[in-house]
Amino acid sequence: MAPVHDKQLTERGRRTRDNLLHAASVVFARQGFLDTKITDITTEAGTANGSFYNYFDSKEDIFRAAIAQVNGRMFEVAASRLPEGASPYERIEAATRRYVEGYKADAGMIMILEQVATFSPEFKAMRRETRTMFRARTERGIRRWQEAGVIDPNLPAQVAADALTSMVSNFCYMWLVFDEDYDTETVVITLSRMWAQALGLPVPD
Amino acid sequence: MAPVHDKQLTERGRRTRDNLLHAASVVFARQGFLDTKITDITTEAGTANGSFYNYFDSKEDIFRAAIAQVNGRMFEVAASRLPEGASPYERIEAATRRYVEGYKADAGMIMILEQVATFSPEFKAMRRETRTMFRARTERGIRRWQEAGVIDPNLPAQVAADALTSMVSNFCYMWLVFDEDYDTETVVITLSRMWAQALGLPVPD
Amino acid sequence: MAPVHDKQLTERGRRTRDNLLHAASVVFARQGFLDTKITDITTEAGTANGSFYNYFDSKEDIFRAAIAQVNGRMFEVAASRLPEGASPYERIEAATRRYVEGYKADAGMIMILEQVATFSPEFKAMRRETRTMFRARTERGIRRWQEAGVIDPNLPAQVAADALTSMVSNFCYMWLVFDEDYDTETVVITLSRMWAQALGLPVPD
Amino acid sequence: MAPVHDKQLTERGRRTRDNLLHAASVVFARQGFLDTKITDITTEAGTANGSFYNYFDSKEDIFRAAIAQVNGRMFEVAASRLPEGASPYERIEAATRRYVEGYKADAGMIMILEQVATFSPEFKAMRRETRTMFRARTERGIRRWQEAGVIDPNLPAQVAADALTSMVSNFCYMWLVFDEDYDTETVVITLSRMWAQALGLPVPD
DNA sequence: AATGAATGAGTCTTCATTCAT
DNA sequence: AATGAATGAAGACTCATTCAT
Repeated sequence: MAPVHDKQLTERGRRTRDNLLHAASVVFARQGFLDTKITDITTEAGTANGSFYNYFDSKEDIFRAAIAQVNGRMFEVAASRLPEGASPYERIEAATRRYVEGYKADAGMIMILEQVATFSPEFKAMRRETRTMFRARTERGIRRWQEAGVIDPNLPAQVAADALTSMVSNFCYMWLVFDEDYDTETVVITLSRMWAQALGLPVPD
Repeated sequence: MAPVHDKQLTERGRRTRDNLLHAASVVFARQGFLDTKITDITTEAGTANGSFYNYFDSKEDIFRAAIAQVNGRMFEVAASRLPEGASPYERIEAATRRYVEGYKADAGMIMILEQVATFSPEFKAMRRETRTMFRARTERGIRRWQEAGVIDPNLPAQVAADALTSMVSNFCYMWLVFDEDYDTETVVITLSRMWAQALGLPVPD
Repeated sequence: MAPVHDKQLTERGRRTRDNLLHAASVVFARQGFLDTKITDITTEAGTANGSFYNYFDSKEDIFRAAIAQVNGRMFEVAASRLPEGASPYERIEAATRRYVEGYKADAGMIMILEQVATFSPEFKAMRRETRTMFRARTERGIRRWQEAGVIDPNLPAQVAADALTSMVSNFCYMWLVFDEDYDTETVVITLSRMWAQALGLPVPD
Repeated sequence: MAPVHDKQLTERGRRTRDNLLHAASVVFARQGFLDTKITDITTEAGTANGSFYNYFDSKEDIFRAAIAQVNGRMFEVAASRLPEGASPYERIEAATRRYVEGYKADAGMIMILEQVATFSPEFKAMRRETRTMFRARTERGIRRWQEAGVIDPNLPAQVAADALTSMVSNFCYMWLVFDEDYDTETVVITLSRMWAQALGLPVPD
């Protein structure tokens, strides 16, 4: 029987599907994608084994659904408008703060996504899309500021944007993977300062 | 029969072991760790299936052996002395160049290590060790320069070192994973400039 | 998926498990423990190979389950109360009769247990427990009769009880292993007579 | 290449074969037949793996050779003439003493033979042969004594002989398998007394 | 004769997915 | 919709035996 993703679900069906989805997040975050068995999810959800396939096609499928919200939020962060009329540094700090806070909020699933992206083309592409969006915004900013003459004109904008993206995203990843004991505010300030200075933007104080 | 890791191997044995090790590198780089089956390795090496177990215990075991050299080189890069008497910026550029070149040379296996580190505690620890060594050297440099008054005194040294480590290592990873078309020299120069400026070190145009 | 030993089984599940258990008894008795492969059991049971692992962990596990009933019965025989108010000889004969009949009823599995006990500590211990219980009852009887002055007072009770246990249990084993053509009633009477006389108990012609 | 069992061995070859044979006894006694790998034997013997097949065809083959001496000794014990002119009880005690002492001397390999006899027709037959010889001698004695009117005439000679054989042989087996702390002299005397009395033979004191 | 490497048949076990109720 | 049992393809691993030197 084909899964009922696209069918109209009854109230009861919707509830079961939600249970599974929530259970999947919990189990993925706890065990990683690879060590998660379908039965781990159904056990966590309190449903029968076979019920899984009433709603999802496979582990990839439920992961796709489970990551969707997280991905959406990351996407929003990457695409969100920054405060108009703020100074360049203020904009950098605002962007960094949003990123760091968003990362911490969804750290569990983001880390799983990093794992899955190492072997699944589909999720590698998803990973790339978010990164590209983030980088693109940064790159636009760099070009604008270079044209405005407020930052180092020698930096190739895309490479620089890529480097800054790596600095922030991978810092967060390593911070959480290796459980470094850093204070969030310190992190935000430090990353922001370094970001600005890396571009040759003078930073207040 | 227990694997012969520690036994004396004859010339023939050594050759077979080398074949397997080389085959493993090839197959890992081609298929990733997860999609590699033991038979893929033996087929690539042109040996019988059972021969594998004359030399290695498991896929993890041969991966450990295959990564050992790579890891050793990464470790050396992270630990290597930088040119004495050079200016701070020159030291940064030298370190970055070594890192980038080392990364590119072993890109295939390093990328597999990133994959394995997402689910294997052992290789996660290996990954961490190298990173820590790299960061520690950077951190020492930062403190020294801060004391010497040549860079921004406001940056917390460890966080800053971590951020720079992420910037460079993850830039290389993404560059190669996503196959970005960057020129190596441009990358080295850009990363070095940004590194220096991020710390508040003036860079000779 | 973990075996369902402890889960509630549906009627269907119970039936499949019973089929496997029964098939195991058949195959063990036919081929011995060592020559029995999991597939022999599933083939005999008419299930798919993988179904085995829905109910049992391993060959040892299903053997444990298959032997449990037999072992329980042997235990009961060894522990059962003998007729009150009967003469010593009558008690000996009753005990021997029960033992011999019990042995013959479960001969197939008992013989397999002897095999398994030669290499498995777990089943060696099981074997020992039953023997010890049997011997202990015999030993108590001997002491009582020695105190009552009706049997040879010179025999060390434990050694004697051990010897009688060996006489009866191993007689049955060899009888069935080597397929000797003995009449059961003759065996019971002969063993009982010898048992009694060995202890110095006069036997009614 | 066919094994050289039947070829004339050089001095060196004989030595290697002896080493293997001795090593096999050691390893079999230590690990049992089933848990012994060919490499365990060659390792113990200090020879190369392949050397094994220069002298023996298989694990069964070397076991056959290793058990041969033991079996020969058991056979001799079972067949040995008992002291002429001794009283029936003295003959029983002499036979028991020889048996118990022989058993203890070769206990290690005898126990392995019990294991192997549970699954190998060949060694089951060997086991039977020795037992039959032992029983036959006992049976002849019983018949003679019955004709002479010195023991219970009601016992069927073969069954009785079988029972006594079981009593003694299995007592020794269990004694050693379960490591009971019995004194050898006590065992010999007790078994002998019980043997004699079981047959209805009056025992001095 | 001795060596030790090479071989591959034989099993076990897992677990995503399907099926019948 | 829900259930839980059934399925079998896939892979890992062992080790007796053979082979080449």
